[in-house]
Amino acid sequence: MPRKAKAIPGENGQSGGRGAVSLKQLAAHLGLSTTTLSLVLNKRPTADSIPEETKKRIFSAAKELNYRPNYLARSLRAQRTHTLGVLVPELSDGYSSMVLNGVEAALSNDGFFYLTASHLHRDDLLEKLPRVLVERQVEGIIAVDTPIRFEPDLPVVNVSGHDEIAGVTNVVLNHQHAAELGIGHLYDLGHRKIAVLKGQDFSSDTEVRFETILKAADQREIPIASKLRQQLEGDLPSPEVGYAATKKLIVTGEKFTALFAFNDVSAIGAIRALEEAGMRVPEDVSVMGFDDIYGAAFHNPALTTMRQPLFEMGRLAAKTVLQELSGERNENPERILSVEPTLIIRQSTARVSKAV
Amino acid sequence: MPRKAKAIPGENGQSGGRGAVSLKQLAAHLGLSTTTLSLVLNKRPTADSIPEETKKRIFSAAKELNYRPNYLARSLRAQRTHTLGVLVPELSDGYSSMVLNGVEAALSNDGFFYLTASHLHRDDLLEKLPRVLVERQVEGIIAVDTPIRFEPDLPVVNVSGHDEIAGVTNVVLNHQHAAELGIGHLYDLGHRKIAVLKGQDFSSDTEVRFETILKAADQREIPIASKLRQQLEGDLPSPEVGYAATKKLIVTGEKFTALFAFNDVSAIGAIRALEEAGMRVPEDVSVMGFDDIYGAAFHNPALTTMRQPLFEMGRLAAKTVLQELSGERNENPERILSVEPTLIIRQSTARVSKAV
DNA sequence: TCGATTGAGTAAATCGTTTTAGTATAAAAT
DNA sequence: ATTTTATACTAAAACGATTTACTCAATCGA
Repeated sequence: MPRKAKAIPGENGQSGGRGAVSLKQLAAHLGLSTTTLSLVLNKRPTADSIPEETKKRIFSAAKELNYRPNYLARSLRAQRTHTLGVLVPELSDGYSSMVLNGVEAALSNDGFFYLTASHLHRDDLLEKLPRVLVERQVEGIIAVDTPIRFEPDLPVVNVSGHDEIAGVTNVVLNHQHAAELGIGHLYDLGHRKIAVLKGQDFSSDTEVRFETILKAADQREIPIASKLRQQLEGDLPSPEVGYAATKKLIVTGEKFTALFAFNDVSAIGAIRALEEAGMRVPEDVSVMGFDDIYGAAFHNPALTTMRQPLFEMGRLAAKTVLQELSGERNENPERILSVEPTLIIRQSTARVSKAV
Repeated sequence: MPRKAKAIPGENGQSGGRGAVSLKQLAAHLGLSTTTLSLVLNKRPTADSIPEETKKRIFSAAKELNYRPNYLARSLRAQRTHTLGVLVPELSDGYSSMVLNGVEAALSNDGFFYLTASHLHRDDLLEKLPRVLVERQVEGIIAVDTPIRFEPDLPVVNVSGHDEIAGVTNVVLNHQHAAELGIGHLYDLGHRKIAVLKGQDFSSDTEVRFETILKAADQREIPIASKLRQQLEGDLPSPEVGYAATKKLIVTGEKFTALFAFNDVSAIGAIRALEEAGMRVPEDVSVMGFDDIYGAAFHNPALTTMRQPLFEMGRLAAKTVLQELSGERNENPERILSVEPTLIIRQSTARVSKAV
């Protein structure tokens, strides 16, 4: 369905859109074969024997008629699409989008693009989307916080993935270190009764994060009482679920001076719940987030948090896929790529007060 | 570069990846022609005369050998890619990602996907990315807060765009209404000295938003003093720029009881600056945001803001492109699609206090 | 002077579909 | 007994590039 019916196709000086000029037309225009044009335009070594004069004619005609190679045709022939698929739970929670920035940064150098698909943690989509992406001939898949349910036939890197699936590389945070840093920070501030918000089951980091935190607390001999463990509920991450979980925590009556949230989003909800219950943050209760999402620094109080290098994780994921594709699949394909957390101390944690 | 060298291509029971079985192979396997298979598999009316029995053989063989049509080949032939290009400034500022959610919601029904490209408001990218997307044979482009520098040959919808370019549809907020609601709200709370943060020049909403706010204030006879107009500076939106602009505003010494920020992100920075200067929000100064980004409700204080229906705008943009593509390009192609703002009253605005 | 080499190209196959324009056989209509 | 119609398919072109395997003419070497 051509949009602007051009009277004279091929006389289109505008853009490479629908009425674009094909290599064939360009060749006819020049009285040469498509072979020659292709060789010259792609600067193949085979084109060495073509005289400069002819080359110039070709290049200037290409420019003049605004020739743009058709990526579909090229991809079909080359069996390469220079396109990845990206699976995310959702885009606007501040987590995935940071990862995507990193992905894009790594891809753009190599002329790759990506198709985004959100699965919203819905089973049907988790099953269908990878299939559809593969049908679309993506060369690899980057998943973000997404359970992998298939044995892939193409490079797959899962950011924050923990399932060990053959052929899948996981980019993960060094959770043990994160837990030690986080618990250590709270411990150093004098906190001995720490509550923990555990993530929803669908988040792939949930188990590791929870377990490593419990362990780090045990090692400091300040075990987390079971009444101070609360799991987030609800279908998607949001401040509301942190708010609700913290409310529950409060009504148990069990005292705590610090709260280690599953992530920044739930920490923000937790702060609201605490303040509504008359507990000031950080004077009465310290709150520790996780992720360091966009805006955490400007929350009120500014969030102390465990930064995940999300941009870097996205970039690493993309670089890994690209590397696998380029055949440099190093003999020792590391299936787990670990990145380091950084403790970012801001205003939501403070020395424990005697008053409580 | 096949990833897992399959000994017997075509005997691949796994996935539709690299070693995928082609229609030709499937046809050979069945002793039929590709024509017949294509007709049957796509349920073309022409296939009516094929006996059920044969059809069943075809379908079950397709399932068994895990046949997946190659989207490239199909697209090349049909001259339809079912793919759009999406141009955004950046993904993680909480604005674009909400729009993208809406885009995706509208596209997924129709089997469309999209390629995302971030231009970071950089001139070179603003020039190059649309070209590359067109080369990739996208059928249309959705731009978000992006200046359009080209006369497109394909459907283009710009969300929050204000340039009138032939062939470009703009999805815009009813800014006049927004300004009246916002100023009206502050006025009703008794505010007479209102400061305004104007957006950066690269944001397409900057001028309209500023002008409509000034006008709405004039109409209420509380004109915005020029010392109370401050423009955001910096290459990207961020709380920092709101913070810096508000600092500047404060040092002028000019008193104000309310501040109408350019957007939520800058409002959040403004709040930080005000509180650092010893002014409480909303007790001493009311702050009004714009957009209602993810998390605005859970900011401290919860942000009063002018909600833009970002998801809806994304959906509308996508639906419009799809409609243009389906040829239902209604005789009267509205080039401006307006959506309504909603005033969301939370905690960052309050009745003006006599004390100040 | 004859075969080999170089220069300047080109024809045709290929990638994996879809579609147009058939064909061959059997059954029905005249 | 022939034409028509329906059934059950198929050959080949097309989409727009890339690439392999050539061709033809001129020049070179011995």
